[in-house]
Amino acid sequence: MKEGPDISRVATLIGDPARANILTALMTGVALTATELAVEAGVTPQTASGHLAELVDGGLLQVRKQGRHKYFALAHGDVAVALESLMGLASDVRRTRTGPKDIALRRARVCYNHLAGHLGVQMFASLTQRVFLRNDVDAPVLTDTGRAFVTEFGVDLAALDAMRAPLCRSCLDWSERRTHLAGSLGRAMLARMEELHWVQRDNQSRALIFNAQGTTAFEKAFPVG
Amino acid sequence: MKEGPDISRVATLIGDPARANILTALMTGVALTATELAVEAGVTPQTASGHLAELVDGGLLQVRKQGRHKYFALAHGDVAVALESLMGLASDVRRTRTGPKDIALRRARVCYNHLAGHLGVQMFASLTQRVFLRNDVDAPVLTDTGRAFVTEFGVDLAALDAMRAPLCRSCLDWSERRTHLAGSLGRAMLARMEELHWVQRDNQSRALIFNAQGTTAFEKAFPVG
DNA sequence: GAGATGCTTCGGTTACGGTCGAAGTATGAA
DNA sequence: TTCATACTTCGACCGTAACCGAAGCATCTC
Repeated sequence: MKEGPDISRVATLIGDPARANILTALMTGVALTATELAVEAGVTPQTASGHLAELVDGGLLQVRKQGRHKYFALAHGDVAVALESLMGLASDVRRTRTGPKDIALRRARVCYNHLAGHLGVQMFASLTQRVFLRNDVDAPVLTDTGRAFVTEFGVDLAALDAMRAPLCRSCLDWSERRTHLAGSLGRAMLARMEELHWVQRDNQSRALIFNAQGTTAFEKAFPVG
Repeated sequence: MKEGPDISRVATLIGDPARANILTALMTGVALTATELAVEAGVTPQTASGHLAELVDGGLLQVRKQGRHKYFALAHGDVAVALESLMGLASDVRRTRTGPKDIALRRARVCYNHLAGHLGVQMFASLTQRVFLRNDVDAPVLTDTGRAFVTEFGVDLAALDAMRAPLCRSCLDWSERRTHLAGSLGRAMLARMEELHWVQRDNQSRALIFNAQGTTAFEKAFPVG
C-alpha cells in the first residue's frame, strides 16, 4: 500500500485554490513578494503568509530575503514541469471552453521565463529541423551550427555556459501537447526577443504579445515546414 | 488572476490520501475492481465508491463495467506521466529516507505497464546509443534497425502498428530523473520479458523482480557504455 | 425462486484546514 | 526617535469533505 514517494502531500499543497494561484503566478519565472502574491491569490497577507510558508516547507518554492521584502520563486524547473503537466490534465477535462484570453495564452505565453505556447513549439521544431538542436536521450543538445546560430541571434553563450543551470531542457506544452525549449538557453532566447522589442509581457497574465514586426521577424528567424 | 486551466481542481483530486493510493495502485497499468481499490486505499467500499466516481468525473480514470464488477484504470498515459512528475517533486523533499522496499522500486518497477526505474532508463539509453531509437521532436522514433531489433527480440510490431495508440512515448522517471520508454512498444517490451521469464511482478507493490538469468540476459540485450 | 456478492445512495458525525481580525516583530524612511 | 511598511503569529470561526453504518439496487449463482 505504501508505495514510493508520498504524492498526496505535494498534490494537497497544489490543490488549494489560493496556493494554486500563487504557483501559477510564479510560473512566469519572476520572483514576487509576499504581498504581491497575496493579491494574486486573492487572500489577505496573513493567509498568504501561511500558504507561502507551507509551499517553502514542501519544497515547491524558494525564498530570498531582501530588506523587509521576501521574494518567492519556484524552487526549480521541475516544479514548473510538473505544474504544466497538471495543466495538461486539467485542460483535458474542460476541453470545451476556450475564452478569448485563452487564445492569447495558447499562442504565446511565458513559462518559467521561457517561451511557451504555439510559437514556443514552433521555435523548438524549427531549431530541431535545421539540426541546430539535437534531441538526445535526456535533454536537447545544441549542435555546433546551433551554437553559431544562437550567437548570431545575439545570445551570449559563454555567459550561459558559465552558469551551473542546464543549458537546454525540454518542457511539455500543455496547450500544444508538444515539446518546447526550456533551460537557460530558453530563457536567454526569450530575453533576447524582448531586447529586440519583438514581444512584450502582459502584466495581467502570462500571455506574451508579439507586435507586427516581431511576428514577421519571428517567422523569418524560426521558419518551419 | 484566472489563468489557463484550473490546476487546483485536479490537484485536489490527487491530494486526498485515499485517492492518491488508488491512483498509485493503478500506475501498474492493470485495471482493478472497486473493492480491490477500496482495500488498496484503506477505506470501506462506500467511501471508495465516492472517490472513484469523482476520479472518473474528473477525467483521471476510465471505467468499464463487466457483469457485477466495475474495472477502473487510468484514463490515459498522460495521467501516469503527470503522476510520475508529482512523485519526482515528492521524492525531492524526503530525499533522505530510502527504505529497502524503495531500493527495489528504484531498480525496476512497472509504470503504466512498462518498465521503469534504473533498468528502464538503461534500456532506453541502450536503444538510443545503438540508434535503434531516435529522439525526435515530440517522441522517440523506432529506426529501421530498431524495428529489426525488437522484432528479433520477439515483439510483434505489425500488431502494435495496427493499434491506434502511439508506439513510442517517453516518460520521465521519478527515481532516476531520466527518460524511459513508454507507449505501446514499452508495454510490449515488458510483456515479452515476462514471457521469457526474465522478470516477475510483485503483487504487493509496483516492484519488478528480475531473476538471475533474467538479469544476465537483460544486461546482454541492453548493454550500455 | 432464494441467497450471496458487488456496488451505490443516504444521513449524520467528525475533523481538518482555510479564512480573517487583532496584535506583534522586523526593517527602512524621515 | 518616530512613523510607516512588510511580514508573521495567535485565536476564533466556519465550511467543506472524508468517513462509516445502514439500507437499497443490480447482477450472478444455485
